[in-house]
Amino acid sequence: MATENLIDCLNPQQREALLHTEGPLLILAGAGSGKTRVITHKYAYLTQKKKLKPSNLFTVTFTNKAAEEMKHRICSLTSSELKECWIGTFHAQCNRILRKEIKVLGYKPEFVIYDEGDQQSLIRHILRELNIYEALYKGVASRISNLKASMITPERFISSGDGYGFDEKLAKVYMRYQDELKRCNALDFDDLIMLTVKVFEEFPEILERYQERFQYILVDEFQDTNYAQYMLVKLLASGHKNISVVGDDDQSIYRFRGAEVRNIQRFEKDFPELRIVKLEQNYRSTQNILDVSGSVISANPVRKKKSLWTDKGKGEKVHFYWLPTEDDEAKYIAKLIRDIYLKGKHSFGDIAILYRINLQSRAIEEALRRERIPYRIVGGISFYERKEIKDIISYLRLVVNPHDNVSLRRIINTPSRGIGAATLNKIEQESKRKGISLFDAIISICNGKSSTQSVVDRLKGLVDLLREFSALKKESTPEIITHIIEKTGYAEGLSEERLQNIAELMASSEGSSVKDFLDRVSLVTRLDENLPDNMVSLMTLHTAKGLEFPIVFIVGLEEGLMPYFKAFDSEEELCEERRLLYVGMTRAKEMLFLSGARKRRIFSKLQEQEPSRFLADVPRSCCRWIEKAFCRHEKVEKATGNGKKPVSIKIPYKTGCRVRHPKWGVGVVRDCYGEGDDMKVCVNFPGVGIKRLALKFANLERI
DNA sequence: CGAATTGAGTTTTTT
DNA sequence: ACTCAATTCG
Repeated sequence: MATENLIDCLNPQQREALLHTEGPLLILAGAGSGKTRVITHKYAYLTQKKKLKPSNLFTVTFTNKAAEEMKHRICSLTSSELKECWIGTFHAQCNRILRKEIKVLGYKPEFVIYDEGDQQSLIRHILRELNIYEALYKGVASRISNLKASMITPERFISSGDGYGFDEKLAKVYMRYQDELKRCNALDFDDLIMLTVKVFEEFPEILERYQERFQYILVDEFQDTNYAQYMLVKLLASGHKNISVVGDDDQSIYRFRGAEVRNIQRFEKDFPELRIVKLEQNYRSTQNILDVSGSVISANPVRKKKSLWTDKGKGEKVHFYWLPTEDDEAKYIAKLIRDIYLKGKHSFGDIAILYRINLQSRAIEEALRRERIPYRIVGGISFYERKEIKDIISYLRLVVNPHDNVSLRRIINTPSRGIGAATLNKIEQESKRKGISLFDAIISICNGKSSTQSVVDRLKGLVDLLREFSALKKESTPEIITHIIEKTGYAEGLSEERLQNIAELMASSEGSSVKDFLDRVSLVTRLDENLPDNMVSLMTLHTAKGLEFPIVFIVGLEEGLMPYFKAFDSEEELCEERRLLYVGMTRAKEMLFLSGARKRRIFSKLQEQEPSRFLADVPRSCCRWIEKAFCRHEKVEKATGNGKKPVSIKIPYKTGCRVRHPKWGVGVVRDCYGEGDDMKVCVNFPGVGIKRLALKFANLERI
């Protein structure tokens, strides 16, 4: 695209954001205000007009998917290939840097990346060793993760002990953990960021090189950066100060994993010459949706004021349904979706159902299935978290690095090869005594005299196996996997589904070396799923970030779920829950349906629920407020703020009931939808076919 | 050492 | 309600 066009198709604020190319810039981009457009156009502008090479631009996004999409859009804007570009998540970018630079910290450049599961199992192991209550491992893991996200190294943490002993213990675990990672030549997710910053801080000459290379820094979703990530971009930008960050404090929903909205204030303070541009025109939603979401979010006390507007007009009212039980809620949604579909203006792919926690999807799935509505869960359990996948990956890691203790522990007896707890214990002891890796400890035991022949044989078998795999390093990855599975007998007794997963893993490993494959696998935690085609999308509110749908349902708007009860005693977290709802609401382009249930099963208990407190802030004038009473056949619409008269909605013809039509005779009702005078019935008349009739004129007779 | 039974904890969100 | 893990039994 020619440069003029890059600029012309932007509104004045977007244009300002694009043209400000010297010095720091903060773009406060409200939901749906076209921020991706600004970033991609700016990228194109910088490369075309300012003659920067893609390798001079450092761009970070929140997810891999966002990175891919951004690359794609830039390519089509500039109609050229993007080679040597630096567009990716913080983790992917840091990985790339560390592969080149980590030697200075004493790691080898072939380090592996441990995911959360690996991290937890290592911490668990350390707790057991240090005789600390093992069940704490999750909490400890998340504390350590937070420390790393705040750039607090073990050494620094020790010096700030609370004097009660607990922190001292934590510090001990932290130290051990970090030590053990290094021995295994492994980094966890947080290390990727923390260690990159460490390299930059301790080796200014390296930092300088990168500062020179990256002449412009672009950061997306800035409100969700943690302190370490902030430090990273700050360091990179501190020379030329050419940095644009895009964010929306109202959409900050990752505090629980260390994101700090404060980074926006930090940014203002650290770069005093900062220019701020607000993008307030919304290109996504109707005015009603903006009014409702806007009034919900404005109840948050601390936020940058924004007033989003649109020229799309009022649109449909936002609906709220209050139903007796979660099953009723699910059924009602399924029914509504059917109605919408039958009206013919929308396909299933236009619809998303959002919820707070994964477990809520169950009831909805059931109802959708019953109504034969195709759906797909987006972002459920990660592909790479499945047991069989993690096992294979552990084998692959050992191919690259046999001293990877976490991976070795994982597969030492999988599939079972007669190495049980007793033997493992012995190996651990040996490794500790000699200060060597588990792998070397096994070899040492084999050479020693202290064990029975049968134990030694089994251990030798494992060592030979691993050595054999290691020798295959140069083969193609699928071949190596095949070999592993054959030689270990891993596939024996595995369910069809699991085998299928392994086959999928092999297919996706086609064409990359083991190292590259492991890299990709650990950073792209889920196969970049495209949104399902012509299916209703089900996902959590978090997952919905960055997406948009013509029609959005948000379910379970009840106290305890939304806001989630764990947030009850923290003002900050309640604000975050509110933002989460806001993010969900602003995904909707045309229609937004909210709902809740009076009774819900949670952890096998039937609970009385109250409507979410957030609903109190919804202006009734934008809404249709419907409470379905206990009696099944009676729905009462409460008076709305602007004095609408209560309307009772009846469904006179249930699906499956028989009716007589003056012309077509007897038929079976397939569906019944719409309300008031617009009520439509869908009837199948044998020998005539399916007819859609306006109830008002059809003269149907119930029989 | 492995299988089976019991028991506990679990369910917020993710790179 | 359900899954995962530890413990116990064979």
